[in-house]
Amino acid sequence: MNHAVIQQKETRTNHNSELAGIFHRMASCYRYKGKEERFRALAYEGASRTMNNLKEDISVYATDVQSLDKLSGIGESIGEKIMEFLKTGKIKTYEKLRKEVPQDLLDLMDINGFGPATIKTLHEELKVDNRDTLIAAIQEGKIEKLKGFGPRKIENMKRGLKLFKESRERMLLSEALIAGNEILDIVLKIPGVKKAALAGSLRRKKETIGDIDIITTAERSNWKKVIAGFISIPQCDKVLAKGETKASILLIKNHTQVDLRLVNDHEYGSALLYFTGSKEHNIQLRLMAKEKGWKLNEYGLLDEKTDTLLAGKTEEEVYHCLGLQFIPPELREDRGEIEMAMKRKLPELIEIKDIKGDMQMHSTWSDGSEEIEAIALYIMKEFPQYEYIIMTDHSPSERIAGGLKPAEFRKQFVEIDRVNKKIGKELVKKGTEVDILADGSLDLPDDLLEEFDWVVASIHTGFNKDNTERLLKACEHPSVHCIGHPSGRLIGRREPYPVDWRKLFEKAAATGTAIEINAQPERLDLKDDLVKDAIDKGIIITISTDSHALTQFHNMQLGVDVAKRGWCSKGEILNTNSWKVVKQFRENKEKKHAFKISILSLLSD
DNA sequence: GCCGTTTTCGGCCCGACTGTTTTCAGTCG
Repeated sequence: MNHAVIQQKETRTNHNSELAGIFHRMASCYRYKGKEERFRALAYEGASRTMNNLKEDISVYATDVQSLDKLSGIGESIGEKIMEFLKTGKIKTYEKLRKEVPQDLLDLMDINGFGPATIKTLHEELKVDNRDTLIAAIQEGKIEKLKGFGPRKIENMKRGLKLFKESRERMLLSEALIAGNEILDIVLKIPGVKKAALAGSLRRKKETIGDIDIITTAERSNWKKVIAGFISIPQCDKVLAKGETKASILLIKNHTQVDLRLVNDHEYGSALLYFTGSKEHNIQLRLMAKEKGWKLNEYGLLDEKTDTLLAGKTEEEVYHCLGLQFIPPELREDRGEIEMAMKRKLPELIEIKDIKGDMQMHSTWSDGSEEIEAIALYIMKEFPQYEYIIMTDHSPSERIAGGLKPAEFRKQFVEIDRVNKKIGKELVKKGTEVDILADGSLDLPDDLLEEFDWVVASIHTGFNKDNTERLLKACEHPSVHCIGHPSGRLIGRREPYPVDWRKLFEKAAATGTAIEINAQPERLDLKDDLVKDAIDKGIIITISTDSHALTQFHNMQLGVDVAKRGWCSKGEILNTNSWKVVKQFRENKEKKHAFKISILSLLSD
């Protein structure tokens, strides 16, 4: 019976992503079918996006077609298909489309340089229907005989195929920031360049980045020179495209694509806005402009009829002119930010300067590389604004990480006291990252747990099963103050384990347990959209670097970036407060009183 | 196929670059 319950839950949580996938493939089918179907394709792509962004499972809305119709991008026809899917597990129209369009071809459409028209010609003229037959057709020289397939195009197709795998591997935000800033510095030194800035998903601080976008201004007379300068930088491996106003190159390192876009000074704001995206955010802004009889493009906000320039020098000017509050790049994902900006109700996002302490780190006592004293001295030098750092070495079951036994923790307490005395302030706090065992219990005794200033509880085993119950049980423990890296994911390497997030957030809110944003570049866990869900439930968030070496303390910025993308203001982040407030939070948890944000704001100065 | 303080019909974001062709379709962001 237990098994049946679990199965039912799993199928239910999968409806949205499954339907989103089907609608995406249907859109691809319609794109393939030709131009006359392109708007139908657009509609299905929109429905796919709606499904992906839905917070509740679609079955909640699917009482009848009229209720589904209220969701944006879902009308009568798609509504009926959703009902059909929930009832029968299939969509007849989709089954039919699958027979008409070879499914392997849809995957080829994701390759750079292969659009629906190209794929269709290849299929109809050369019977290409998957990657293997495509490669064979190229090798046998059949393609060059087709009309419209010249040597350059074929060359580009070959390169697209070759780069397909590696180019699909997106960079981590941390790597992209380093690469992006390095190239930006070089661009700024190209003669003639006046201003330059990073744009795209890198500016929005998405957790992974596909390519690097740079916006540049220069005197018109210098444009040719700037483009020439850009494509001849020593880091450039290959020039993908170059024109009067833009150029794209591949870097030698990792084949990272960099797009440079050149505009006039008075267009800088609208160009930055346009190329920062997201695409969905831009579409919404353009629709708004259109409703007012204007148009918005990279050259400015213009009157549609007279082409009079209304705004464009700065992003602020464009948002203002559209009747919107300025929207920070981190929020530009079409997740309701435009509506809130219209009402002037956007949160005032947390900034790195608000952080007053680091909530998780490891020393040589377990698997860190530095002594406690060295860490304290480094923090005082590099982060003089920090009022506290919490040493959270591992508990015994983390054998590989050199987890500490209770007696060793008590020895460590003495060492922490010694270091604090030596540096002359109570900087270092006594904590632990305690393991949540398979049954949800903790692997340190309660009497010791009570002695810590701060206890983070984390899962380090059983990554393949649903861990909701383990996490709920940890929240219920009076000495657990925070859940560490709650999803267990490693970006690009390990999927998050399944968790019923709604249940966890409700339990965390009820027990007054904080949830961590772990700022390790590969973790960024909790991730941004779940952070937003969590604070909507009134949960308090901590941001920790989980440092194991001195340089890692600077990852705090990445954690703040995630918090910003999760709509957090200073008030929702516990470690923007003094230690007095952290202690208050801890005491409230122990009394099993749910901690209210209002108390937090009263106490913080 | 969706959607509506211009519209229940007729729109649907929009401009740059490439390659091949010779005026533009295809692709991308």
